[in-house]
Amino acid sequence: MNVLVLDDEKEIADLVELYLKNENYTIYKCYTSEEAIKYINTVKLDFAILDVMVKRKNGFEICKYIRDKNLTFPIIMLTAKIEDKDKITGLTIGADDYITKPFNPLELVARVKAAARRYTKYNDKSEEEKIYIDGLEISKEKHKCLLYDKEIILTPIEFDILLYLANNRGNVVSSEELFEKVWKEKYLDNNNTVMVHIRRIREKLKEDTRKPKYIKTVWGVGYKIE
Amino acid sequence: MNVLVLDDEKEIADLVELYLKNENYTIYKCYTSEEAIKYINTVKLDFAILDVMVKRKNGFEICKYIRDKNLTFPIIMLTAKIEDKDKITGLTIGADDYITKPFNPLELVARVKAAARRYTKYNDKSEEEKIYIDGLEISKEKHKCLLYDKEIILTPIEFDILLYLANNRGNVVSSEELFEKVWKEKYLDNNNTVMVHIRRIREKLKEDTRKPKYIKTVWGVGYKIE
DNA sequence: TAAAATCTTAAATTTTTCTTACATTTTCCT
DNA sequence: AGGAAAATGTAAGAAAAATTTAAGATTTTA
Repeated sequence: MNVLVLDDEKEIADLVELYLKNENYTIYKCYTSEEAIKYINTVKLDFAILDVMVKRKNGFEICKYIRDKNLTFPIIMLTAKIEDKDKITGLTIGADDYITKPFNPLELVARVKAAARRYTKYNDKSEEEKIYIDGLEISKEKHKCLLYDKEIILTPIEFDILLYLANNRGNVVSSEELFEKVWKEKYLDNNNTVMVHIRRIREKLKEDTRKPKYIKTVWGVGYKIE
Repeated sequence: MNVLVLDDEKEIADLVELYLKNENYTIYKCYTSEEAIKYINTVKLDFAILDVMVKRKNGFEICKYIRDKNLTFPIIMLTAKIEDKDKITGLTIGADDYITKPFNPLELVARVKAAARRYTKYNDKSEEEKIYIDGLEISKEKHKCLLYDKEIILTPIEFDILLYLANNRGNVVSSEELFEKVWKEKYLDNNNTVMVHIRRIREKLKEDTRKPKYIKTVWGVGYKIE
């Protein structure tokens, strides 16, 4: 696990490093926020421990910087202040936990572990969810689609369309909605792009043209899977 | 992990318990050798920390008792004595490590972990297990790869990529994920580094360019080994 | 049956991946 | 330390696959 440690008090940073190395973590230790930013942009971090009071950019700013980059790993803030106001601020801008100095290093280790556990638990993809529709099986994780246990090779867009329809089983989805969800763009002129893709999916699913089993067209509205 | 802790000095036993509980271990704490023997016979232990100086049966005897029962989990001995003679005796009759009092609890924790690691590493077959994929055999332990019993020389990065794909057999792995797992760095601009390595691995595995047997490309998503 | 909506098809376009050659870095060996 | 060999990275054009476009055919609905 790659852990960023930022504290301009050398002793504190070294202490944290010592204890976390003992847990077999890889530590990226820095005494300035500039170094921290460098690591944030070059290393695939899994955790950050940030001191609130650092020269120039403080810990809160670094925390915000991390979150603004859409990085979601846990962050623990360290501070000498005991004021509750800071605590609230720290947490609201995206930190996961907050420890006041002086702290028991073991407590820090325990909190790091706890936060890491929560995070991996939440992000664990091991429980892959599959969607079953009659003879059709869609596995988002494996990006796979089986028709009566035989793999159907779908292109990325085809897969996304089928997945969206399957996720909204029973509901009619308009071409416009499909387009905006799959392409993540605004649906402007009504081209028949979606329709062509639907056509290909049906073909690959060996649908009866006249009476499709999976993707049904709802006239004047859109498509749906029952 | 179930840890037996035996010390007739209540404070020491409690201290050890406290620190080890923090590591998420289950502690079977006892102040007498009789209790210890009871646990040895009823609980599936993974580790023991024994004080040498205990009334009636001492730690050495308990250690011998454990080994005589053909139990192989690690044992750490604690003692107030500083004599080397004891150290030797303790180790020869089957203890794995030896700590003199007073000790730093963190050092104890570190030694427990180290001993546990050595033990599981030695006993855990899964770590040195090989991965077999059709005619391909990957040995993580030996960092070797055999194709129909003929060694294929892979560079470190090539090996890591192949291993990661093999470990995630059946799942599609994106170039980005591969890069971050193998290089342990952030994937920034989409260079084709991963692709070139995949190309070289395929070449060494004598893959049919048009229809690879092992590493398949999933268009728009990534690579996978079935 | 006529208009509207959807389907089908094939060709044009775009995107993604592959290949190759070469540049750079690291490692190994005197 | 210095040079050779191996490993790794980069870049550009080729190839393959996916996607879009467009135009005519078909189906549905009123």
